[in-house]
Amino acid sequence: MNYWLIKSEPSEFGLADLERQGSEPWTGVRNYQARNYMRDQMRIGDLALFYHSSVTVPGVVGIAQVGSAPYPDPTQFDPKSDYYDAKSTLEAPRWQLVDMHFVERFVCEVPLEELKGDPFFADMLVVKPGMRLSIQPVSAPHFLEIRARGRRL
DNA sequence: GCCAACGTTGGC
DNA sequence: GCCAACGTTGGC
Repeated sequence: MNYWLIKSEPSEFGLADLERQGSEPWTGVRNYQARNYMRDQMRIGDLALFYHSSVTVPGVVGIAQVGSAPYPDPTQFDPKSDYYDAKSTLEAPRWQLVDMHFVERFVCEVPLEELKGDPFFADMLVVKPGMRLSIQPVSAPHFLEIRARGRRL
């Protein structure tokens, strides 16, 4: 079992949207490293911290789960999509994604600020300045601690 | 809306 | 294959 952190902007697609949909193809990732994580390392059942960015209080708001094997991101072939990639072909698609399933919404969101202020999370990627990667691997201890904090009342 | 950090592009 | 220019991300 691998653990992950996936970022989203709630104005685009937030945890509430995933909860409503139940499952969602994780479209629009256009960074090779993030793609490689989805394509090469994610497994069905892997759990991911669901992170909200570009909001007043950025942080982890819940949990999602990898729900499919990797497959080509359909938005790369759609000229009307923001994520259209003219250089990608059906024969050799550039961008792969997985489906994400809703698992839980935290009763208590875990803000980025809290992680930054805690030495336990010092080597977590998301606290590093300038870290923009939208899909990041997370260690089991970090995942479990954040989930425990998210569930506290 | 500023801006630092970072990834990508394309000319050479 | 170098690297400057450019675009994007995302916290602040």
